[in-house]
Amino acid sequence: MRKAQDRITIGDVAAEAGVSIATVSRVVNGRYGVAPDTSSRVQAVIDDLGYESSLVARSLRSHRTSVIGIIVPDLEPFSTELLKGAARAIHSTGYELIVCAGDGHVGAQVGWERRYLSRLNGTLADGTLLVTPTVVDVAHNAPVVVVDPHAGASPLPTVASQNLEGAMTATDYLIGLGHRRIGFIAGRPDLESARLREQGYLKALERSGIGFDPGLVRVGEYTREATEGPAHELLEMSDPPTAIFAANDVSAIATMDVAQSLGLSVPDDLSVIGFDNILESALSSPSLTTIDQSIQEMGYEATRLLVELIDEPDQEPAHLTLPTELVVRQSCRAVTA
Amino acid sequence: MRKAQDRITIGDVAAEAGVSIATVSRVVNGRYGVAPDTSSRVQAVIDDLGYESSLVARSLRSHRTSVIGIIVPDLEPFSTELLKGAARAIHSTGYELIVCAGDGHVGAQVGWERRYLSRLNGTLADGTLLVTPTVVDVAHNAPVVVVDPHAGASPLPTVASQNLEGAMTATDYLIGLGHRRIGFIAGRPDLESARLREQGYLKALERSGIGFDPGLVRVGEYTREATEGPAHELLEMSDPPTAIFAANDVSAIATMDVAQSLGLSVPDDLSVIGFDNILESALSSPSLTTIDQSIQEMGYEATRLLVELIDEPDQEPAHLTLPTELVVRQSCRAVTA
DNA sequence: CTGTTAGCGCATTCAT
DNA sequence: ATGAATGCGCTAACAG
Repeated sequence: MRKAQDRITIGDVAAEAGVSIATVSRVVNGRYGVAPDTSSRVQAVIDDLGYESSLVARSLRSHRTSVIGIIVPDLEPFSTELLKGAARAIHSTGYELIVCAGDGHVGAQVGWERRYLSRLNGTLADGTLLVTPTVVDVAHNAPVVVVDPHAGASPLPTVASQNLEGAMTATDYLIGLGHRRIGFIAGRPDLESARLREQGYLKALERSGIGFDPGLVRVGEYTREATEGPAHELLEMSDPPTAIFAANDVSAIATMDVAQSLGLSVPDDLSVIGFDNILESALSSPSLTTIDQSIQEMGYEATRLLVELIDEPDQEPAHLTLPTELVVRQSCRAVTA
Repeated sequence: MRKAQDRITIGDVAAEAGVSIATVSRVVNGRYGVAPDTSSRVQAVIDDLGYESSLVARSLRSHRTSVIGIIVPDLEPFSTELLKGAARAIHSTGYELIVCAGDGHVGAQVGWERRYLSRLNGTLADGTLLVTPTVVDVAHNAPVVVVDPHAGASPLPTVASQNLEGAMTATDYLIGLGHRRIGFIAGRPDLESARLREQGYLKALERSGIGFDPGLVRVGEYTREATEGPAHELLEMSDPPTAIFAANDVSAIATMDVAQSLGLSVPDDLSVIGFDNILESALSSPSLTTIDQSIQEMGYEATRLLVELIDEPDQEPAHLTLPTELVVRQSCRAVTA
């Protein structure tokens, strides 16, 4: 006797319909070679019992699941925006989407996405999208596309933004407003995007003749928590910066909050510019001037790439770079000389 | 010889380390009864080969996965916002999050989430969060919590907002601005939230003495696509409404777009109010006046409830109702008599 | 047309 | 302390 809590399995259906398990499997999957009347009888039992095949058991056996996995470090503004684009791309491809979220503590668990990847790819998912992973080498030959990759040349297909150009644009914008002491809150050091944004910051400073002051650089790791301390440090210097370029919007918003908690007005006492253009950046007060990297498009293109890769595995890894653009809002202001 | 494409399995590790599969399993799961030196030898091989156990195979066998599933019809503004709250709730509970997204075409596949639910619950996930499902009865006794449930009394725990009150507030707000012909774009008819919001609209109209004109009500199903036609109809009437209350923000934004494509100015020629307060509603132009239902909190509370339910299965199903609040922005205006 | 058999990768008895 | 054997739910040969 089956316990009430147990899930209904293919065996239950088979027993109830008086056929073999294989036959049930055939009608479930619409295979040929089943008599119409047995088929409908089995179908009736399926409907009656409310049977659905277990994704887990099925994929363990068939190694073809029609699902695409997306592995994100956390469900925060950036990745959720990315998901919207991925969902758009997946519609009517025949694939389904399964998102695995880490616990948000990137630092604690380097390589966690490799674990997930191994656990999904080859069994649950036909291909996987890796978002801001902590490692380059995933040691797998299953289809994988990386969004915002780890630092260093990637053997995998990647989708990224014009991080260098965007960062220079941001810094130039502040310089153009007359700022000379410009702080920088860097991103996750392991990511290529963070490296390039810092490099863009440096390059713009050098080019303008202002030069680089190492004392004005801190690391915010792209998160609110990691940004708060460094932002305090920067703003409590004896000769604090008049503007701060934060490597992403989350850090920028955290910086504005810290500034305001210190009694500083943004943008009157401090200009802040971010990077990403997450939705939240338009809602902060003041609204955040930032560099837009069409996040949804990144998700869309990456998913498209992945589906292509699954259907046609032997391709040269593509490396897409999407454009960035300055979005001027209320958080920056010219220095009053 | 193993093919290069194949995933590394526990068998590979066992062979390489010269031990049995069982021993590797013990090492992986930290079971007692393994000699220190064999353990470390096996561990070395695991690290070397980059082995990770397959989530699929593991959960098929053990029926305890430490993952919570979330099933959403699509990855759009509402559900992605909900996910942020769910992620917050899951941090440091020891559970992991797996999100399954439908293909967005709710109408086409009634009951799709039941399919997903069966496929996840009992095998992949220890418990499941169902977001705006198309059916009441899920015919399962595994832990399930429903967000924004199907119409009718639910035997399952639910999390919802004060839909009736919120809808009355919205309608009252328009009435207070002097509007008398107020159109309504209804939501997905199968959802309790849609039913209650329509009821709130009616109730407010009745109470104010304006009364209900059936000609001013259309169905937008909570989606942009389904809203566009009905919005056109409403605005091209010979005696069009001066204000429209849309049952969610996506519909409201679509309505504004239709109005503007017709040469109407919002709010000068038409006032529009929404429901949800998704992030996008603050970014539309004009910014959307709406009813806030703290979406993230719904995700947070629902996840909390689900974790409780998993740990303590025999509970009375809780029914949480979260408050709503009017958020005044730029899309409504008093009628100039 | 249908049933029997053999695994998919893993955890868990029961032996040894 | 370790290995061999069994089965989770299912699909894919192979028989009949």
